[in-house]
Amino acid sequence: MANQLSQLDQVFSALADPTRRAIVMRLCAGEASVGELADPFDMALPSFIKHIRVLETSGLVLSEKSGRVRTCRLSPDALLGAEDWFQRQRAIWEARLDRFEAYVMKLKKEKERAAAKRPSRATKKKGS
Amino acid sequence: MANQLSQLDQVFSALADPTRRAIVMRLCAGEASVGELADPFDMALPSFIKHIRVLETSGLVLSEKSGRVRTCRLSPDALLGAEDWFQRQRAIWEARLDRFEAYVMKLKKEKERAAAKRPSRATKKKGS
DNA sequence: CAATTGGTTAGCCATGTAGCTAACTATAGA
DNA sequence: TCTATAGTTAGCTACATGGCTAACCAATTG
Repeated sequence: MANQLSQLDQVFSALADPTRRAIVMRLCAGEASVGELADPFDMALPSFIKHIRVLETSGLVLSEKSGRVRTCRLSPDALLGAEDWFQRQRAIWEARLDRFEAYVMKLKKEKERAAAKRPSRATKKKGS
Repeated sequence: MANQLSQLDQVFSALADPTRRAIVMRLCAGEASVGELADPFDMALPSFIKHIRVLETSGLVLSEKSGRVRTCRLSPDALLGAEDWFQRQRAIWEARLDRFEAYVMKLKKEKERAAAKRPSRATKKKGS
């Protein structure tokens, strides 16, 4: 039935469009009406409204209509959720780097220890 | 000619797909061959390779072929760039919240000061 | 009430994306 | 050298996306 996209799918795909990213950036600075948001863009209103709907269904933006004007504001949770994904990946990545560094260190120490025990082979200058 | 998408566009759009996000997560833990990466997925190889190419052109993944096996690894820069975007937006958002809070504080203080000057109006219990 | 403003719905079109199969190249191993 | 393995190319289909125009509410305003 309903396409069951994860929240992250929708958030990233929403942010993949420069128009929508610009809307989000604008809304970070405070809420605004659809017309105000649309103004800087050279685009027919219906096209623009589609972008807003994408942002809404992704959970990045909330809006409510009062009278004939709809006011949009950012919903920071979705944004934080996405930022969080990056932080988790970075944590894994950095842990790996640390392990790698530790591994290199261990190799180095072992080599040094081996060199200390029989100082002949590795440290020998050159000849047979 | 070439479609001139920004790096952010490509990175976010690459990460909008759960398969590609899984690949990135896998690569955070260390490099892997195309076959190893493809293994957990129930998908024809050519389809899978397309995902890898998307990740490569977005700059998230690097790969090189040696013999008949292509080894892929993460290129953290693109990932960091995207994470950075979130942090900048959050900074703007938080600055706004701070200003808003300061504004509320100012209102509160002014109200208190006014109340101190003529303690009649605001603090009066009820009647005319 | 009539006209304007702000937004919305419906529907069209071109392009992009995700998946597939079939057929191919090139290296590694027996 | 023959065969299996790892990946790649080509080409197809179905569906999603981003843009448009035209027509349509529904509040405000004159």
